[in-house]
Order: sequence, then C-alpha cells, then structure tokens
Amino acid sequence: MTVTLDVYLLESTLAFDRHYTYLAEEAPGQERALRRGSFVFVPFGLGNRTMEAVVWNVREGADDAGRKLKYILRAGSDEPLSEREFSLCMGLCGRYACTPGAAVQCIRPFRGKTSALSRTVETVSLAVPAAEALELVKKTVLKNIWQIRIIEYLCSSGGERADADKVLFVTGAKKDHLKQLEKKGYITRAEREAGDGDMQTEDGTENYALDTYSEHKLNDGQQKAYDAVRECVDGGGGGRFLLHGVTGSGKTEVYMHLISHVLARGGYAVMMVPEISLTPQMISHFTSRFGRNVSVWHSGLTDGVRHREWYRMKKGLARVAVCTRSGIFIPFPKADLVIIDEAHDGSYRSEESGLRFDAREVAELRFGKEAAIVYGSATPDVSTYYRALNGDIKLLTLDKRAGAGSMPEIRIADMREERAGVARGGIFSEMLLDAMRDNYASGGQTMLFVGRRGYSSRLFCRDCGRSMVCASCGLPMTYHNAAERLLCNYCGKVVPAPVKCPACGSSALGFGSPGTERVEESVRKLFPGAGVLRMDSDTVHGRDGHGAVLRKFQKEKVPFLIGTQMITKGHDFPGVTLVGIIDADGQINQPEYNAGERAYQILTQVAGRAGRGERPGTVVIQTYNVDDSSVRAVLDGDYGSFYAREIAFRRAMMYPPFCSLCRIRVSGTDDRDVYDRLSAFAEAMRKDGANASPDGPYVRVLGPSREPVAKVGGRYRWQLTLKAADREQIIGLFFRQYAKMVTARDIRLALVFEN
DNA sequence: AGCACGCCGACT
DNA sequence: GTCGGCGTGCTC
Repeated sequence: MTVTLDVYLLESTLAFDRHYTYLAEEAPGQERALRRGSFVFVPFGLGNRTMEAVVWNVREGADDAGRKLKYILRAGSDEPLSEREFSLCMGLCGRYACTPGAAVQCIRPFRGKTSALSRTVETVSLAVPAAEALELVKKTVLKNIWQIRIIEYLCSSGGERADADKVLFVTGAKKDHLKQLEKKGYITRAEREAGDGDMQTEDGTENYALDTYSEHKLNDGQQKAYDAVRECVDGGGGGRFLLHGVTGSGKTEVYMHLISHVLARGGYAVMMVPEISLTPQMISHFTSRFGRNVSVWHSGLTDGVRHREWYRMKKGLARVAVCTRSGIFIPFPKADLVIIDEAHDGSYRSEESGLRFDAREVAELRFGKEAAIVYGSATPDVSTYYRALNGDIKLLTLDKRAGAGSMPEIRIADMREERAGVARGGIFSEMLLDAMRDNYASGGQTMLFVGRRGYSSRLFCRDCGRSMVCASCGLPMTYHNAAERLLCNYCGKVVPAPVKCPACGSSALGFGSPGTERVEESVRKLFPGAGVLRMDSDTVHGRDGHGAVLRKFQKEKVPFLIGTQMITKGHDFPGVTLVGIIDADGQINQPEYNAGERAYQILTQVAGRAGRGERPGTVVIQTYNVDDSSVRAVLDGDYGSFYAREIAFRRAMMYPPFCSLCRIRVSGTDDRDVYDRLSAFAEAMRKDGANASPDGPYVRVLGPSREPVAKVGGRYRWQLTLKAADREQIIGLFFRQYAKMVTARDIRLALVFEN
C-alpha cells in the first residue's frame, strides 16, 4: 500500500524551511508503521543527497497530483516521536519561530539505535571447580597476591560468572592479572550485553557516598514554603511559585526537602541551575544526598557520559536531574517538580542560532500542566514578580537568614560631590580610596568591580548625574565620539550631542567609563608594590583560566582583584573585606529596557562578595545617580519600592511585561545593502494590511538601528525592534513579510525575543 | 549545503 | 564558435 508523507528535514536553515512530500511503500502486514513523528531518510536535491526527516502528516494512497514525487529511501529510528514530544515540537515552533527540524533535534538528539546499551560488559568465571582452585592457592602454585585474591573472590562468590570491573574493584587487582590467570587456564573471560543494572552507578562500582549529607531542619519560613509547594505536588502539579529569598536564606534546603518528597513518592524532579561549573557545592550536596538517583546534565559532557545519562533518565534509573538550560530537553517521561534556581539569570536564555529558546518558558510549555514549577531568586526580575503579585505565580518569601553571617555595610560615594578628585584624572572617590587604604593596611583583600558591558558609551552630566535619554523610548542613547552624535538603540533616532545638560544646564558633560586596564594602572600607582590581579576577557585564557585566576587570588591572598562580571560568580572568598563598584552608572544606564533590574541584580551580587568570612565587609558604590532605584534597593535591601518604580516605568513606556518585545537582527557584508533591505522590510511590516488597527499599528516596528556592536567579522549588523501585545502577532507579521529579506544570499537574519 | 542553469570573457 | 567563470535559485 502506498502512502504519501509530508516531512520536515532535520537539518535545514530558514532558507529552505518548508515541508516536502514523498511517497512510501508499506509492506503487507507493516501498515501504519509510518505515522506522525516517524523518522525517515529521504533523497533530497539534485545530487540525491540523503537527509534525515521527520514525518508530520500521512495520507493514504499516492497523492501525486500531477507532480512526480520521490520515494523515501528507508525508515529511520524505530522510535517515533510520542504525542507528547510532537506537541512540544509544535509549541517550540510556535513560540520561537523555529523550524520543526530544529525543535526535533533538541528533543531527540539521539536517534537511530538506542546505542547506549549496545555496548558489552566483560565477565570472568572460574575454569576449574572451586575446590580445585582453592587447592592451587593453598599449595602456593599461585604466587602473585593479586591473582590469589581474584581466585579467592571468585571461589567465595560460589564460582559464578562475575563482571570483570567488579572483580577488579573488589580485589584491587589490575586487568593484567586477569589476563595471566586466563593464560594459565584457571579462568575464562567472556562478554555479555550490558543491561539496565549497569547504568545505575558510575563505572559499575557502587561507590557513592549515600548519607554524608545531613538533612537540616527547616525554619518556619522554609517550612511554609515547603508546605505550599508540596501540597501542589501532591495535588497533581500545575502550580507556579516564586521563592524570593535573600542570599543565605536557605533556598537550597527547601529544594532538597521537596526533591526528597518527590523521590519518596516515585516522582521525577528537575533542578535547573544557570551554570554547572559555578555550583560545585550544590552538585555534591545533591549526589551525596540522592546518590544514584541524580543525573547531572550540561552541554560540556563527553559523548559517552551523554549517552549513558540520557539513557538513565529515559529509563527512570535517574529521577533527579541537575541541569543547565539545555537540560530542559532531558528525556524524563514526566516531571512532578521543576526548580529553577537563580531564575532571573540570563543564562537560561539560549542565544545559539538554531533554536533560541528560554529554558524557563520551555519548562512551563513542557511540564507546566503536571509539575509544580518553583522559581528561586534573591533578585527576581520584575516580569516574574509582576506575575507573582497578580495571581499567576504564588509568592513565597524567605526574609530571614538561615545561618550565621552578617550583611556587609554598604556606602554610597556621590560622584557629583567627588568631582574635584575625579577631575584630576582619578577614578576613585575619597571614600573608596580611604577604604582601600584602610583595608590594605589591615591585610584585607579588595575586589574592584568594573562593569564594562558591551562597547557603548553614553553621555551624562557630572553635575546632576543624568544620562541623555531618547525621548520616545525612555532609554539612554549611545554616544558616538567621532560624529558627536547620540543614537537610540531601539528606534534608531540620531541627534547631535548637546553641549549643555538639558536638565540642569551644566556644561560639565562626560562620557564613557574607565575600563579594567585603567583601573589596574591607577591601583598600581596608588599602591606601589602591592599585588594586583586583573580579570576580564583579555586576561583569562583557556578552559579553566577563570578558575585559575580566582584560585590564585584566594591562595596567595593577593590584595587587589579587578574584574568585570566574571568576578561575581563562583567560589566564596572569605578574605574579601572590601568591594568597590567603580561605576554603578555604567550598569544603570545600559540602553536596554531592563537595565534597571540587571543593575540591581549585578550590584547585589557584587556587594554580596564582601564579608563572607569572619571579618565584616564593606561595599562602596560610586555613582552619579545617588537616588536611582537600583542603587537605593541595594542600599536599603528594599525590593518592594524598587519594584514599584520599575514596573511604573515599564507600564508608562510599554515594555515587558506589558508587551512582547522582539528584535530582528540582520547582518551582511554590504552595509548599505543591509540597511536598505531592512528598511524596506520594516516599511512592508508597517504597511501590512493585517497589522493596521484603528489606533495605529498593531505591532510597533522601530528602526532600523545599528546593533551596539555594529560590525563583527566583516559583517555589518542592523536591527529592528518590534513591540506588540503578544508574541503571536509579531510572528504572524514577520512571516507574512519576511520573504522579501531572504532573497539575498549574503544576508543572515535572526528573530530574537527579549522576553 | 550542493548542484545546475545561465549569461558573459578567453581560448582552440 | 565552445569552454568555463561564478552569480542566482531550487531542492518533493
């Protein structure tokens, strides 16, 4: 019986993303073997290349309709996509405007044979009766202690066939000793197929420490949070929670208790972390507490481990997954609990081409109906907090510190008043300089945070502290020195740079912020002979460069560490008693709608590095924007008033969560050509009939504007910013008009959702 | 990504 | 006249 198949290619780019139609012959008795979600190999293109594809639709009969359709070459993997996997694919395509092929690649990276288990395990057994073998040992025919131990072990285990790995592990012998015994004819070696049991532990040597982790009792706040989530899990899931707790309030402890509970009732739990390498303590807590139930999953695994862990999760041999964003696609059959730690962290968003997804959204898409989803954060993003205050997410607050440890003292250096010193070419305020001198004299370590994100600089007033802002977008404009102009990153507006501050009339305008090199230079000059380490993308090399610098800082008690974001993550440094934030304004005035919360999060994180040891810590924040809500929030620890101000801004300027925001990023080798095409595209979208509404455009199309880094690798980059009530409108408009963009070979295009 | 088709300059 | 440059477009 002939069937007609609509298929999507697994390897495809946006340029030829569409379904293709093939014929297939089903053998008698094999009917319906091909269904939606089946994998097939098809001939494609003039060179008859073979490509893997997934079946999206099956029709009976040869639906030629005048076309000469090709036949598929053969069936692919014997395991088609399940209904669940299929609908997740559909969801991903709809949400991220990706090809079905790209979505399938994420969900099912391993196809073909389930190869994890097609490996074999070496076994050994006695070749002579046990009694005879023991005689050999007694009569000292065997002299080598390792050989003797192997024989003794095999005898004691009743002469049964045993796994070679296990024999070697128990006796402590080497593989060579087995070979020699085989040569003498006392044992025989064989192989068997590996089974599920072989997947349960590392290396088949049940050497996990199972109970070195001592469970702490929960305090009242923790207990309340635990109870709320547990109730949801027991009731079949579907709930969302925001666990808002300051650093040290014991969120991890709540997670552990919840996971214990889920395991006890036979369920599955997913524990998401931003970056695996930065949470070694958490991993070891998990493995020591939950042992072989834990699978650790991230993009840095070797192929062998990848396959094994995938298989273990698929088979339910591991029911707790600790994973980074790519781990949201692990093959759990279901989930009862999904915890997203440091939920505000940008690492959950994948920027890779292919599928740009947000693991938090995928978690909801995939497990939202059946699992309790817990967002944990000390510094929640305002969109999530908005959901928490408006009923969609239940807010759980931990406001007490669980353990000991005091919060550092935070001081603000008002740079408007420090201008005299700064104008002389200094970088440091008197307040910070005094603190550095005191700290150095008393043997404490100092961290200086220099937040140079991107390359953009802004224009600001040294008297009132304000940055020049785009009138229609409400965001700082970037300053271009050569042309003395200001550019808006969102709408692309260009204005001449003013010579006087529009707010206070002062002509003391400044731009840019010092980089790490300049800060290092100043410190060396001010503290001759003192050890200074610098950490940024220029000084950190290789895979462990980051860790190497931090270890040196800690081990050798180097007095000064200067760095970018890199210094804010990783291990604790008990020796750090002073943290200086050189230029908080650089954080606050980023040309992004969410610069405020990003600044708050980073400043909180940096400040938290001070005083982790016995000696109390001090933080000095240098800023021109003394009354900025992010700075005040760090100073007072008052998230509520920070949130109130931030959400008011978002509402007034129509930014998320009150809209869906999207970037269309385009690059090409001909600057003018890229701009012209993108302008035409923007114009087409603005004029799109279905996009018109009584009160102006339904989807607001802003730009083109240059990307902050306008040229990369010989390619010029431009972007459009799109705003709409919801994402579907943007995707709809995009696909109605995008054909005009992709006709040129050289042009690359990406659709990036900002929220 | 390949591979053909097509429309211009250097060659037998 | 034909061979081959690579610019453009299609792949069920």
